Amino acid sequence: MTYRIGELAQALDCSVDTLRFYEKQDLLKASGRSPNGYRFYNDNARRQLAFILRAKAVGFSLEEIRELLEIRIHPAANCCEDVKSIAQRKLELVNAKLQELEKIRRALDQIVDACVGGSLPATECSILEALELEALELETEEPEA
Amino acid sequence: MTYRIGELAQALDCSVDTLRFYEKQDLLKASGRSPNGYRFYNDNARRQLAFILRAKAVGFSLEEIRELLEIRIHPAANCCEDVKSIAQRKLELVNAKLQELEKIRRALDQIVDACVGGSLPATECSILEALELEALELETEEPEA
DNA sequence: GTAAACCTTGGAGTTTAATCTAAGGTCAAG
DNA sequence: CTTGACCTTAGATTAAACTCCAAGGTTTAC
Repeated sequence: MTYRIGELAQALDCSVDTLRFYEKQDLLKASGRSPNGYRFYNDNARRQLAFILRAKAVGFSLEEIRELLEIRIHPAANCCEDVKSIAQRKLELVNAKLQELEKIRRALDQIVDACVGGSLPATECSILEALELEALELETEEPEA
Repeated sequence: MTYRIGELAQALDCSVDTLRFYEKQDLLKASGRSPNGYRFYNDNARRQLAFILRAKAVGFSLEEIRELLEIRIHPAANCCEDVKSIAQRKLELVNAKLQELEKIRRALDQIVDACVGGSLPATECSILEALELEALELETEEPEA
């Protein structure tokens, strides 16, 4: 498949301005230009854009996304410590984010739960209280209860 | 415990300007003022700030964080559909973020893995290729192999 | 052949989330 | 009694990430 800029923008729900902006930022090159000068994009570019948008949604800056995209393993090197340690640092960052999100998810779960007469106490409850309850339960509950 | 603005800022690794800014944005009120006019914060405020900073780290805007903090279950209402549906929408958003992060985590895992002679093919490999491999494996692999 | 819906560039403007500056008050230490 | 490290306010400035604008070229549809 190939896309013109407007088609790709529509397909992944962003603006054409954003695509031109990402090009300037060296995040996403167009796959080429038509004879008339229009940019076109193929499915590889589409996948790269999808990745950029997702990474952005989970709190990576464009700068960090650029770094993620630059991680490359060369078959010969197999593989330079540089790449490995960058990937490891990013992995730790991702794991930290996963833990934060898990906490928020559990707190929201509790709140939604309480809305059908669940386990929350009869005092006013906010996400902060749900987070604290959550923490208490994780402390007192045996792992693998 | 109570903290002056500089102490709280240092404790949670942000700037005092950020705390004053969050106050203007109605995200974090000081717990009170000393006779001399200085703000002070208690542990509740500290927990709220911790939540704000974490939510920010996983890609929530300050506006979204304000909405999360506004979710409140009243014991009487038990509980208004409004609150429930807001919490549910946020929960879906969090779940979507969790899935994106999981994908990125697995891709990074593969890359780190490949750096000690793991399973990636002998062609150049980037995070995008790792994501694709990942997708293929999830397709062909039986769940609970 | 001209209107509508695309695309091009360069550059200006906006929003979000801080961050900094200026001018000044507070307080403990020497 | 002043130096240094805090704190106050209001308002200006910055950086990141878009978003919009002007002036113009291209394609398809009537």
